[in-house]
Amino acid sequence: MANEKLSKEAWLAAGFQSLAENGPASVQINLLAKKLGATKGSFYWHFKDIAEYKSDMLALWRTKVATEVIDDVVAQKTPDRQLDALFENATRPAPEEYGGRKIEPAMRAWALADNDVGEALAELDALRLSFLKSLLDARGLDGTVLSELIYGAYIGLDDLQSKDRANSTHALAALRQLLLTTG
Amino acid sequence: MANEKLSKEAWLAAGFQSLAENGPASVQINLLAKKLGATKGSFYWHFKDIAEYKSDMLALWRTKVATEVIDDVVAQKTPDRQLDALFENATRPAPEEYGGRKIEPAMRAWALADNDVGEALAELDALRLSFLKSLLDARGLDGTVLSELIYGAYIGLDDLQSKDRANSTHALAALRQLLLTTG
DNA sequence: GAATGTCAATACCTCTGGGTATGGTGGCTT
DNA sequence: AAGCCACCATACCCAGAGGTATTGACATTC
Repeated sequence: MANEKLSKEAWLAAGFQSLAENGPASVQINLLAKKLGATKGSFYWHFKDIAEYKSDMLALWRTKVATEVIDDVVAQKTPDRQLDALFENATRPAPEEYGGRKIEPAMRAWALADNDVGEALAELDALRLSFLKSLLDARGLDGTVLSELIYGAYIGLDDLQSKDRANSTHALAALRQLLLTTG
Repeated sequence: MANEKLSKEAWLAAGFQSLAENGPASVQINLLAKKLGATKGSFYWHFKDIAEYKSDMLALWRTKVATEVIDDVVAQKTPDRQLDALFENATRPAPEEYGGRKIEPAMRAWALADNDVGEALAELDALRLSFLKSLLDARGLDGTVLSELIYGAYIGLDDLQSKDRANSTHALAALRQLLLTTG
């Protein structure tokens, strides 16, 4: 494991995994270094300090997770197919190098301690909520309250699933079924 | 504020508030002391070390939040009234001295870094899920998948509401309405 | 009112995690 | 092959958080 040179991305991936597994407090330079079989020397070559590192993590997560999914959904033609793609994205396994499905609960945990993360999440939540609402409205449903309910379920199930305490696939599939037959 | 003597409970309450506001990493002796207008001398009088303090926090939360609500619901006679009481409890404001509604998202954040908290939460989730499932089953609904969906929504809405990003009262009320008219 | 017990302030120690300075190694260029 | 540069290891320093020991203020008891 690893006489190779470490890239910036490798350091960030290690951070996401640690964040997802053991929470924001576990994102420490020495721990990550040990995990990667390196020392702080490498870290401080790639990053100015830990603030920049965390800022890079947040930025990467924003583009990778946040926008990518939305773009994927918007690419669909009709609102029905968009709603479909949304549920498909919500149940599809997430890239393991970025912490998998555990990463979003961990980001919400991180947001408690870091204001920048909190703002990023607030932005993302608002974006997703309004988008979901518009899709539901297009189906003639009461999007205002229903979007909060569904998005809440998405967040909560993500948390439960990350601890193997529920199967979000089944639950969300049932919800999707309900919506498609009701609208 | 406060030439009074500090009780064990006052220290714990300060911990819950800090936990709810700024996450588990903010639960530090010096910070809490400053918050209470005291010093570490008081802390180490009431608690052996910080491990015991956190253990006390967890124990208090378990009895206070976890069991109390369930007991309140079980006290109701029929499954219908129990389901009703459940939703009522889920939307009722929580005691502010224990962090209010923000405390549960914070506990889930804490669980990422602390195994004991994780186990306590796993236990609680299992209890709530099976209980909710039994109530739904009693109404002739598919409790297995529906309980996960509803409980997921409860968790997620709690998180959103703690950041003033959604109104869980409305959303859960709508869900309750749906269930009572459907079953 | 002297002794005792409760509760808390202060000073100090230790360990850990962030940060810096410097030196070393391998590859690439010329 | 000499030099340069990208990358990283090592050895330090420093601030902050946990923990201990000692002393002090106040109330209660005898």
